[in-house]
Amino acid sequence: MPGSDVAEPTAELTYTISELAGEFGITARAIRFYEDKSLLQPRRNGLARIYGRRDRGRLQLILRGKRLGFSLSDIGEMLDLYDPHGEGREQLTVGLEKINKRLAVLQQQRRDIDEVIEELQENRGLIAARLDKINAV
Amino acid sequence: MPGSDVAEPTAELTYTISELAGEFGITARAIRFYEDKSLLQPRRNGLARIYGRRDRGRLQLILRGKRLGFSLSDIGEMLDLYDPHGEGREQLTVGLEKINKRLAVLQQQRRDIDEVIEELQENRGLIAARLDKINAV
DNA sequence: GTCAAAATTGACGTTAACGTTAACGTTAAG
DNA sequence: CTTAACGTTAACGTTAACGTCAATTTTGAC
Repeated sequence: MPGSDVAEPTAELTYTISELAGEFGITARAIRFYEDKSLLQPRRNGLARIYGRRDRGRLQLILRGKRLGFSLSDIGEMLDLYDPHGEGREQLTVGLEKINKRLAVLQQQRRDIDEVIEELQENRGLIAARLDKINAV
Repeated sequence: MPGSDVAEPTAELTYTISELAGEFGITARAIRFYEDKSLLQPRRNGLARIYGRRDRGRLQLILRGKRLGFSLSDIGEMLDLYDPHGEGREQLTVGLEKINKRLAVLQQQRRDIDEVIEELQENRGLIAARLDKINAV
């Protein structure tokens, strides 16, 4: 019957917990822990967890947040900033403010990083110069 | 007697623990804790701690490191990268490698931050657009 | 069916980074 | 001298972010 495939769901690509753990170099325990903290909500097949594309994406965001030194609860709030925010004018405004606050923190962090990088590079220059002198003997 | 002030030490400006705590918005307990971890080594007047310009500078570096999400032990290593490194070719080379490793981490972090900032700005744009539509009624 | 590998749910342990008393000395003001 | 403000050590408490068993369950391979 032509057209019968219109509603075919094209079985989404999925992952097991250990696949994700392996891919990202973390433990399954950590992934479950993030779920405890409501940062992830994978589907279930009976007891087993099944992670979809969206879950994987959120996990990436979590790990990036960790590299930036944010706490899991901070990360939780940031994840919300990616989601469909409420519809009302009220909700939208609140969301906007949250994003702005977060951006302020991030921009401060960016300045900090740039400073440290610059300073360390200067230091590296000094050390390199010393080494040159020594090796020039 | 002209010239007698040549060796005058010009009493360095100093700070008490609570002055520093107040200035940087942290507790004295935290500052003492950093000392426990050998990140600070203020002089003493009897029991009382006396912080000089250098101590203050290190404290600033510590706090900047914390804003970047580094652990105190990481920060300790970074502080060493600012100090007079050994003299030998060996020592200098080791120091150089440490700096390079640290720089690699910092640059990854910089990329992460730039990505997050960009994404949040996009999101902000979307929300702002929605708000405009609503307010245009 | 069965045997090993992989997952699951508790539940307790651990490390980092301080917070929070407690108990006491020191100093400047009245 | 005494009180208030500030500083000190010592020691136990707390929170976050998992690690580490232990005791099942589930599942793929044979």
